Amino acid sequence: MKGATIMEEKEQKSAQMPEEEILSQRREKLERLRNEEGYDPFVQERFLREHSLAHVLETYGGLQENEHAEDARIVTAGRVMTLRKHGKASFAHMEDETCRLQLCFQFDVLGEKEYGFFKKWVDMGDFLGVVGHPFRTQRGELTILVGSFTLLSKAMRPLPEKWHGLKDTEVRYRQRYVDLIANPEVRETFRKRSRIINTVRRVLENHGTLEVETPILSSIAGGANARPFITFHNALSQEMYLRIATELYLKRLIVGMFGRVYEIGKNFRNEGVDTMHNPEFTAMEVYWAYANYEDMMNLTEEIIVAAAKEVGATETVYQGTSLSFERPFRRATMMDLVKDHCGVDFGAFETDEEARAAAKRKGLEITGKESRFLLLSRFFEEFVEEKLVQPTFVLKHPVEISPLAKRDPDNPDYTNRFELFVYGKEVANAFSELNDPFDQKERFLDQQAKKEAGDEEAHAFDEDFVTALEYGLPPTGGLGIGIDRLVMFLTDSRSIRDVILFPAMRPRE
RNA sequence: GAGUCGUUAGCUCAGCAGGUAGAGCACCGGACUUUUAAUCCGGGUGUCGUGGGUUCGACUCCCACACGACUCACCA
Repeated sequence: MKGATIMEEKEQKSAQMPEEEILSQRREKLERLRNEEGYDPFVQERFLREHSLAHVLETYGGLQENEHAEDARIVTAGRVMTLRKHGKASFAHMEDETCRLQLCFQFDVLGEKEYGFFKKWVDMGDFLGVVGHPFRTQRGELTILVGSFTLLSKAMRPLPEKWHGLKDTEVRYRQRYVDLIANPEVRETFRKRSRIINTVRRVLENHGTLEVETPILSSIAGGANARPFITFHNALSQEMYLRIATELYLKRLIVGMFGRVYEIGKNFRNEGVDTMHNPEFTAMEVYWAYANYEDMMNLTEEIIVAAAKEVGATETVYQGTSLSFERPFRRATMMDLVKDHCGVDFGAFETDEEARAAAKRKGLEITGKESRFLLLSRFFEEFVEEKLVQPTFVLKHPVEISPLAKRDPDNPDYTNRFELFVYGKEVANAFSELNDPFDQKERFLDQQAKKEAGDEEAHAFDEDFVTALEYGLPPTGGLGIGIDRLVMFLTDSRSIRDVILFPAMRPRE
């Protein structure tokens, strides 16, 4: 009976997937470590680390070959990334969140027991706490000569290959932790992301702007043209939406006497996924009372230039193209840009017919119902947008495509609005905020008509927002910046998935 | 949503006129007191993405599906 059991186990074992075999191999090793040494790497708690590896590198970088800093007592910790076990002297590279440094384990220094423990039980991927002193090897590498060490935790799965790293995009995005272990440059990108966001915050705080939080879950998703995610609140028994923008809530706060507010947070849009779009993305929106869109333009420059400087990308190369984030950015009206790029002067059109005729001549497909204002934006999208490589402010969008922006008093069919384009992509959007409740209501009605006509991305009618405007919104400048895209351009990242730690992926199987 | 390409060992990749796989690293066993992708000796750990089909025989050819990458469309 027992024999049969063993046979079954053997058969089971031989039928195991290799991955499971590796895991069970490591589990067995862990068990042996527990039984033979009475040591459990998973019960270890704190290690009183005194030095980062970067500190060691900086402080003892001046050591000459074979020179030892005998008096130094370094107490540090990290993950074992390479391992070269020799007979009585072994080397490893250990990595912490600052850098990678070599460790040297010697029989003479550690003694038979501890050196034997190292050789027998320490594997790639394990975490070690180490006490020792720095020296420089004959081959010239700064190294810690280990006087004693503690096995702080064990890796039960093999690390990706040390030379080629982890390339499989699917694994990189789905198991970002593995990507982050294997590819230090990925960690660097996300550190830069954090510094960019901190810089945005710092600039805004310097201008006395209050950080606030507004609802992500709400019964109306407004403030942008986009399809929302719909969810359901059981207790309230009603459909709810994930926000597509923070705009309408933030402006309510300006009505509520906060002079300057901003929010950095996730927006959610139920649309396509590609290298520039993730269903959830991070946006910064800021609103300043008594300011206009020109102030926002200056603020945009200040924020982006500071962020670029922070990560050393003032003059940078994005995917092989030079980009300069030096003030001032180019400024041009949408109308002038269209005129420059395709010789069509929308300022000369007095009727929609003339614009449609121009569109036909340029090969645009039209239904015959478009206004000259809508066509201006179509021309811009078709012929201009992708050519705006260097940071460029595009000004004065038509009212028709700007339902929340204040009209240009000199030209009321257009708005005091701008979008910032970089590498042909929109990075920021801003305007003097519409504060006329009657005009706002009209524009919501116009959007509602578009929605009823089948435009799923038309604005929702937000009655309470109109009520808020009726209480009085001061003249206000508002600005939104797409943080992910900004990070992409400042870190030379090809895909938005490379600047989002856990990008949206289809579930496996 | 459409098109193109991809999916082979833990990782990076070969492979094939159709005869059920191979390298390096990793891993397991051994040697070695200064390595640097250490070296040397021994070991291949795989339902070749999934499901069908053609065939005596499929990792290879055909079809469908899944997932991913890129391009396009919508959008930030």
